[in-house]
Amino acid sequence: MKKLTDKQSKIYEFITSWQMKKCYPPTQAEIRDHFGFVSQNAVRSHLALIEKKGYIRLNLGKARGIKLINPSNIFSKEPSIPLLGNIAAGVPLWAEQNFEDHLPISPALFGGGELFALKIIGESMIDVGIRNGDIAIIRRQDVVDNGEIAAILIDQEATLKRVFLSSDSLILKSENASFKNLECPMSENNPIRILGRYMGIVRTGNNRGFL
Amino acid sequence: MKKLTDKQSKIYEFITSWQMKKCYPPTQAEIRDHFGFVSQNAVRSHLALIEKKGYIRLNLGKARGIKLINPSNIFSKEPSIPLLGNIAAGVPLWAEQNFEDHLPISPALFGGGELFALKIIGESMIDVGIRNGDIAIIRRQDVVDNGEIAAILIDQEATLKRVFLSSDSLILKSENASFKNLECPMSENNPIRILGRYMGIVRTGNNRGFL
DNA sequence: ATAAATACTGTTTATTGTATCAGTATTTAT
DNA sequence: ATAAATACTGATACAATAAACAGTATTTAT
Repeated sequence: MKKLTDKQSKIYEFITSWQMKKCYPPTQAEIRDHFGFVSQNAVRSHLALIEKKGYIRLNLGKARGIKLINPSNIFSKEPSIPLLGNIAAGVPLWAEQNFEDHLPISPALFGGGELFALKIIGESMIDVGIRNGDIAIIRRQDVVDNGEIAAILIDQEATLKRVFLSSDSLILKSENASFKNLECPMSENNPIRILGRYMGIVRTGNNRGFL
Repeated sequence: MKKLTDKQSKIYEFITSWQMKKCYPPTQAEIRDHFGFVSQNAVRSHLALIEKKGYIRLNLGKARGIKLINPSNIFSKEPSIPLLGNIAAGVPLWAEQNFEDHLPISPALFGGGELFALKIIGESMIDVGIRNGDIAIIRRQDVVDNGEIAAILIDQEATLKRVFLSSDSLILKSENASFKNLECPMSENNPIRILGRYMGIVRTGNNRGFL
């Protein structure tokens, strides 16, 4: 797709944001006013060029006859799941800075709630089919039921473990025969923190080669 | 929210479907023509009532000034990936009847293209971490590169196999040590058909218990 | 250096679309 | 049975919007 010039992009962006807010496109005059043009023809000629490059479709003679060809931008404010990277201890988990990306997936698919995603590094859960590079979907909660898989913060690193609660300690089990269990006494200042409950995974070719 | 009358619903639905298709609302005249009204006022009075019941917001004096209040219906046709069930041979793959569901995921996440999803039954690909109950995302294509994983239609059943092409036959390899390879001569009437290329998986708690 | 594409101003006209006033038949609720 | 809400026709005025034509200055590519 041919690239838009600076001015054309600005106009195109104005159209998409207007469309997003109002659910219908602006008129040529509304575009003119926003950019302070004196003549509507400034808008007209821009629209013609933007159309020629394939970003919009003009409906000749019709009011607000600007149809966005690829309205995916519109949907950028859609339901999505934030993808968090490695989390430094002490840093608020939900700080915007920690958001690496947003997965264009409706949280409903994973049961809803306050979801986030973590990229899996390592093979600790390979026996349940969670592999290096997979993206785990986590529902944020401080406690999980006995035997559930949870995202745990250990030594500034987020990992997935199956969690068992004994009377006075937390047992973290990796789903990998060659990994040992981890037992954490429930002291006040233990470095373990439950981030949330494991809800599923997404695996794409973008994450790693899957050949 | 107060209920719409039959006629009002029909008009409201017309507006939403128009909005969906065209990305902007219809004019009063366009609504009039669709319903065969002689007078535009038929439309006007309907719109006024629909607005009073809170379904739309009229932007007085503006062309196409109909704003849908609750456009969630619109977005039901959002980017999503159709989930196909078991496919009977001979039945057109893309017939609407075969659509079991739509995953609320943007195809862009899996590299775009004509994507569909298949639920994995069985353990044939367990060695690459694809498990029973997972949902595989497939990009529809008739041929795949040597060694890629593809969705294959064998005996009226869709399965995932790694595909190798020798001079005169197709070798289908399961990623499970206890499964044997399948060799298919390239005869005209062989029952094998490549449905598409494997692009990734989605695994949710809705698919199966993951405890 | 030159041509082509871009980014505008200015004016006029035709078309599209909405608002308003006035009225009738039909359905729905009390 | 009666009033109120709904579902329309009809005509007209007016506002919003797009199209068309004729230009000029600036930037970008060759």
